[in-house]
Amino acid sequence: MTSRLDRITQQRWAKLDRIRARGINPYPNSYHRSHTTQQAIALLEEQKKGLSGKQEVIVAGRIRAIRSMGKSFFLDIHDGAGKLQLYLHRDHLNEANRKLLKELDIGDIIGASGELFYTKSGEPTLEVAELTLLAKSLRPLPEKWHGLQDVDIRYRQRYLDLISNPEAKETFRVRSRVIAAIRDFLNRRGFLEVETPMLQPSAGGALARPFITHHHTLDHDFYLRIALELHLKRLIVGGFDRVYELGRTFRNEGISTKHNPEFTMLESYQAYADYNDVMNMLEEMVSGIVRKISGKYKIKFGDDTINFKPPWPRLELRQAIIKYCGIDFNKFPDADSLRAEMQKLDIEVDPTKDRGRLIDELISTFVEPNLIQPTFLVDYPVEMSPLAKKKPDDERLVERFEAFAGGMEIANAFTELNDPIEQRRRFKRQLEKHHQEAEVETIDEDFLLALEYGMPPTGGMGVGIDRLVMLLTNQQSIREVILFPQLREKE
RNA sequence: GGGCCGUUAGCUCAGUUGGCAGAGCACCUGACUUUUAAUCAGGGUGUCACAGGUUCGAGACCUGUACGGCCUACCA
Repeated sequence: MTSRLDRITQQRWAKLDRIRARGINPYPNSYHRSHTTQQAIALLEEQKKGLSGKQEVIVAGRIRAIRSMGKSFFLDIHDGAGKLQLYLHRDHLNEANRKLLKELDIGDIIGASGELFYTKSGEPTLEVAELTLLAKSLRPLPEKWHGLQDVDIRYRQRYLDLISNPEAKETFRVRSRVIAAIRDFLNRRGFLEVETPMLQPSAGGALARPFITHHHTLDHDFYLRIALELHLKRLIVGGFDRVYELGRTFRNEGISTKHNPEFTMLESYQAYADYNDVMNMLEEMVSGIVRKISGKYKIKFGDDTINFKPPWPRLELRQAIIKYCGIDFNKFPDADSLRAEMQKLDIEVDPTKDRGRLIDELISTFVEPNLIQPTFLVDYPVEMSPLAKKKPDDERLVERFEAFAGGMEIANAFTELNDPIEQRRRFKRQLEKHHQEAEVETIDEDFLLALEYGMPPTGGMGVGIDRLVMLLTNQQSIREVILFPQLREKE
């Protein structure tokens, strides 16, 4: 039994053979167009206004529709810029083009030259004088009207998604503009873009399970980075006062609508600044990007409208938790007493969690889902933040903030701890707490060595770019903003 | 890792109480010299995700597997 797919494919192979038999290369090396479809339409508009004269135009693109009317044919071609209708008349084509026309299918890439005109219904159209096949398509495209709906195919064969679904294409255009806007913002402020190792002898700067790989020549295991932090701080020590890196980070954790194993982070570090300076900068950067991309500060996200117009509310973490669940963590100085209090609220509490993780659970359960409008939570308990500097007036807290919007954490920042002795103490404490569960737990001695040479007071931040793009494209799943999200291998 | 749901033609989807496998698009043949989701006439190309089971009879019911979606867990 042959399937429809086999049949369609066989028909197209037969067409390919006939084309080759006529001495035509169905996959020529190059073709130089004079205009994109968008430029051609603009030119026609100028011609209509008398601003420019008739001229030959050469365009190229993928055939998305064929409408034949006796001796006339209308083809819609799409290129990266847009689409254009082609008009062909059998009697106006040479013999070779007449034969080629019969072998064309939706999906083929073609080039065409001729003059532009408006049809009587006002459609900008190229009257084709010469037609060239640029690539024969051997498989049928998804249906034109409903597009491609199957998310499995949309992610695995993203090119089909991009061909069929204009809104998918737009999502990734926005993503590119967001990243360009971030670079522009930071470059203008004198930040230096740098690249630091993804392969690291120990994965530090956060606490997450790393991916492990092996270098054969060195005969040594390496870890894919889980954060950018520790290398960027080395550069602050080195005297680059303002650095940032936009790059892929890898965490060997669960996959969800808000987590992909590899995701894009921005981290920036600024010498002679503290977390208040960073907070102001982040607020300006994100609100500026929102306005640049969408034209205004208000955007739609799911059922909500989020207003990024600064200033954003700044709420002490302690007060936020009191507000949303009534627990004042200052009254519970150890894990046991806090856990007991949390159990009164009917939360299932993991007995192995330390105080920092319990507070984190309070944030994610009670606070985070309520932070739809952009909000800064400030001043975190020291147990949760081994790389942040303590507040001068409260030993229990560090100068740290997290920014939230749409019920998601989008940034994490602090006044960086630059006391090498204190930093070593914090690492050791972390190690004692987690040595049983964590797969990799070694103190990054090279980083401590760098701190011992002296790092200026520094403010740093990390921003989850994928989540920021989710907000700006109104997508509820991180897979919609990552071109090739992680999926299980088939078979 | 756990729970619930899904998988039918290349694509988008129907498929009733267990009784011949369906539609639209696409594709093939024909008509049509400005159509545009072109229209009109004709054609039907399928391992109903996979493997078992129940049954006279399974796309449908049962079990398992694969993949996906949502929730949940993990992720300072």
